[in-house]
Amino acid sequence: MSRFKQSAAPDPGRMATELESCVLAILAQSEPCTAYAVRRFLSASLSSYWSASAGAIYPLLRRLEARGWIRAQESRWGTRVRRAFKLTRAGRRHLREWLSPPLPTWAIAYTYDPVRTRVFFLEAAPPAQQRAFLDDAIAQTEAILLRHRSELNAPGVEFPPFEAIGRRGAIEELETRLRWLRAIRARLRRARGRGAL
Amino acid sequence: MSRFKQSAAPDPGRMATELESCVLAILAQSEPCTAYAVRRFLSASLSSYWSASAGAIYPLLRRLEARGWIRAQESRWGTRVRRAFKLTRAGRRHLREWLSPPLPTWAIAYTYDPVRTRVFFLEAAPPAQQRAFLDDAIAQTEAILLRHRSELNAPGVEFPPFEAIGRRGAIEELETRLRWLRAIRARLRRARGRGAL
DNA sequence: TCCATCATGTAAACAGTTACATGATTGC
DNA sequence: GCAATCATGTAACTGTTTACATGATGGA
Repeated sequence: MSRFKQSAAPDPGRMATELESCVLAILAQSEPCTAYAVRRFLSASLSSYWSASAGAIYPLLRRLEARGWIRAQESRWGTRVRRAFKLTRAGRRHLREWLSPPLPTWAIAYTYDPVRTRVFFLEAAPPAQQRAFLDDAIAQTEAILLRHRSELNAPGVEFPPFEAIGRRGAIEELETRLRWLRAIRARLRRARGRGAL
Repeated sequence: MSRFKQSAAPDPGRMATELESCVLAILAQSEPCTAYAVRRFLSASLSSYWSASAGAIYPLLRRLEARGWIRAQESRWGTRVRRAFKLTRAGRRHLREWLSPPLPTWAIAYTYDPVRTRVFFLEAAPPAQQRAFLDDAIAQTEAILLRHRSELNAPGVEFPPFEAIGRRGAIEELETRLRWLRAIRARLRRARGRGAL
């Protein structure tokens, strides 16, 4: 998929995509900032939602530049040009707007989870496979939770307050999913033998 | 965004996208099933992740047909042809594979929430706007929770077991987000006056 | 008669994706 | 000298998106 959320924007002078606003916010947090640094930030983030591929980021930065939201300061680096970006006043204005209530409705309703989607349709699998699926989902969720917790509590690393809060939120979401998956497994076990779920 | 998750598939004879597998599962649940019915199912779902636009669904069904995963039975409807789809044996096989462990890693790590993303960068907004943002996010999340709860508990409607479980999961996720947002607001209130967060 | 809904589809635009190419710097 | 990483980018592809067109059916 090209799997981006277009913020429902038809016309020229259109809204920004989520990734565009997000990159703008990353830039604001540590300007001046190169495309490569943005990519590293994104791929170190907790979700696999964006791949942070070069093919996404470089054209995106050009778009932001064309809209006058960022400006590059260029410097030589061997034979190549190194471009570090800063927000313009217009960029800062957009960033504040992005963080302004009211949130668009789609952003609130936007809960998607490939694991939950599969559970939704798990009836289509035979019982043994249902159990195997849950065992795997639980094990993998536990593993990723461990990773995120140790990242958050790593000694010597201090995250900015809101970033730490965001990371806690992601962890709590995974904890909720884990409880939910365990409850399903328990229910499946009880149902075993005495027929259907 | 064209905001689809390509299941990291380059070659011909490639993997299915999430939406393709999802549509296959919908078909399996209520075959024979028209494109329009698939669209209604998708747009009645709990997330705004897929818009279920005609431009997405009709070509997708043609792709599934070309791969031999579904087959249409045609019937006349005025001057038009009505096409209702059924899974083939190959389609059923793919569906079982989709529901087979191990889950791909990206599917586990795939937690994305536009609200959380914005909180992540909320430092960029002045304190008053931070509070306004949280008030709005809380109110809107409460509203959508109410809607989902009443849908799940609507008298006379009985969901298939796994669909009911999936809906419970989505609700629990939103409840977790709500608790998290309230905690942030409380923390912001305490921090007020005595400086930074 | 008109309108909402059911229903089938197409066209153009677009932001992602993978894959590839290339050069600089640092440390072994 | 070599490999890993830092760094900048392009090219082709693709599954979405919005917007539009059109026809059938049923009820007010």
